[in-house]
Amino acid sequence: MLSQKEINEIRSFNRKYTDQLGLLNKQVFNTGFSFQESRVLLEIGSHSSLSPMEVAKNLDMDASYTSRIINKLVKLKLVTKHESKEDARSKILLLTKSGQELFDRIDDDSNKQIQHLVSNIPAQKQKELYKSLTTAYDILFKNESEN
Amino acid sequence: MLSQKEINEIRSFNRKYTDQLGLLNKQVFNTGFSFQESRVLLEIGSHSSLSPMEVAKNLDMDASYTSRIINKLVKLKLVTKHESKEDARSKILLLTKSGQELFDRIDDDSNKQIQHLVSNIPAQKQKELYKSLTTAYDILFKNESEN
DNA sequence: TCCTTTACTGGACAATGTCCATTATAATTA
DNA sequence: TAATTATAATGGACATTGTCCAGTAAAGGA
Repeated sequence: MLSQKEINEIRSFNRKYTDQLGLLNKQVFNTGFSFQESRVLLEIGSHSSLSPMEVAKNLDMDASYTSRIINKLVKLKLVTKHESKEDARSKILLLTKSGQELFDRIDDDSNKQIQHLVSNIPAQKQKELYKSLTTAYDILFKNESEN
Repeated sequence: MLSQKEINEIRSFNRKYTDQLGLLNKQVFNTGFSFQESRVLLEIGSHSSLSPMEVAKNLDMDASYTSRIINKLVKLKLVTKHESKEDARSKILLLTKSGQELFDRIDDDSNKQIQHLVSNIPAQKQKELYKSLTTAYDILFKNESEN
């Protein structure tokens, strides 16, 4: 059980860290796409064959909303829909060439943002930051049954 | 300079951690207030005498939007506006008694959410998580000039 | 005083997200 | 097999959230 003081410090971290990441996310708008549009594109690009429902579930988004975003991406020729052979109700989503290019650009920008975030920190502290965050990741999300 | 692999791991952490916190934030709706309304209330309650502009700046919100939220809180008798003696354009915002009660409730819920988040983790790992996050906090946000 | 800036606010609107109903197909059960 | 139930995708209608601009009042200079 964590003490109240410890909880408060974690909450402080949460506030400042999410604020910081929020600022970075706003810059996704460089591309002219909204945050959710980018998320959907990245999600589709990160998997070999997703259906709209899977995208919605993975991103915890409303199915209807997701459908609209996907259709917008299709209209913009960033994504194509293909028939699924297993389930005629379902579609398989793939990036087009320009979708893939946009994916690469956003992915690259995201990497640069993180590099920029830590750019003022000396190398040794950067490593320490990296270790802290991956430690936190492991404790929170990895083999949860093994705790 | 962090390697690509390290950057990717940090981005993984960011995604999962913000998703997790996002889920927790949705539960603020228990109170019947939106996330931004809660943020404004918490911001006002955490400082002794803030003006609407200061709230907007601190939360990085549009002034007009902030104004509307504050006025809603005033209508609900959670916040009162007082004249500033230094600047007649500006208002000083204070919580009412019931505003303070709501503040306490949200604050308490936020604490419980963090406790719940770590509840399945054994005590020693919880400490380690705490240390990781505060280390990250210090590196990222503390005495930035000293790095 | 005159000009510029700032704090707050309302109107109008844009973007984002939610809910419900419909259609088509699958899966399950009688 | 036939009937029933569940699921995938989507559109319509709507609610919520957030942005932009303009106006008023007060400060703060030059």
